[in-house]
Amino acid sequence: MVKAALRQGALPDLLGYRLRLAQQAAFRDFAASVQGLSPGRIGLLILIDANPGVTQSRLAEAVRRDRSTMVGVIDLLEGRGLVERRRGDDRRTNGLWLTRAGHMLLARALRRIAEHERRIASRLSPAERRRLLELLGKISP
Amino acid sequence: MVKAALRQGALPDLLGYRLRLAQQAAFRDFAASVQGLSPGRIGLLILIDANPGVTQSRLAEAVRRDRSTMVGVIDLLEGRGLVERRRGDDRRTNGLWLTRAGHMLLARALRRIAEHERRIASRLSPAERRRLLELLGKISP
DNA sequence: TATTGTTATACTCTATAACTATA
DNA sequence: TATAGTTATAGAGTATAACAATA
Repeated sequence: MVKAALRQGALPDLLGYRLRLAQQAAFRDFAASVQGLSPGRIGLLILIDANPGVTQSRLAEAVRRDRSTMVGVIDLLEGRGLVERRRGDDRRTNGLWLTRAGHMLLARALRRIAEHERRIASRLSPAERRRLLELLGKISP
Repeated sequence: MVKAALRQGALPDLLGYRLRLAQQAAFRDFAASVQGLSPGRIGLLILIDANPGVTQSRLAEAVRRDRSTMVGVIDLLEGRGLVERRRGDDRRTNGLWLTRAGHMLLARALRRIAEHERRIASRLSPAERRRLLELLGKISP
């Protein structure tokens, strides 16, 4: 039995709603995880890789999370042997580095992410994809 | 003290990441709530308004949530006197309707949402806004 | 047998407040 | 005094499995 779709009311014209739909669609395509890690966790690996020695607080700030939230996340990544904490010169801080295993996992993840990116952009021409990134940049610079 | 921004690595070129940033920026502007309800909850009011008598299961399906998830959400909306459950002709089902208070709250919410929409689109021309909605539609039809 | 709403339960992600060790 | 990391705790939001009522 085919069910008629629900009427959408005012929703289809709202940017916030359409951004959420698109983000959820992208998240689903990510298969919820790559190498057993969520998009957010992979994002942290990318940031640590690009900023070796970054502190937990600076990393939390970069992704707009409380520093207490970062503790458990780094515990997890460290528990999997992907990230290493090293006490900083300022001995209140932990600097973060990818381990060798972290680098290897990230390299594999980036290849999976490239495939994912091709899938979600598969209905866009290269010019449309660039245009979409540009317009998104105007909303969240 | 000014801190240099973190290097972003491969993230800025990933649609999934940029969609998430834009969606989070829009969510923050929503001030987390309008009339004390989250964007998702307001969305449900809009859907019920556009589909009076819709069942809980069909509503859950429309927003891609489990029907067990919908129970608590409808409990909340009903507890605030915004939504009414009525037993359907198929007596396994609950049909959902907005109450008078629900209609009034939704009308106020829609005005707040229109202001919100203007703010998040304030850096886009009308043509750019249309183009963004169009491109988002290609990602999540 | 299948579906709807419901309950019990658990998991993920997040924040707040208070603590400690350092600065 | 102020900051970095940590802990304890709590609150959203979500899902899975099992159940009763109904089809």
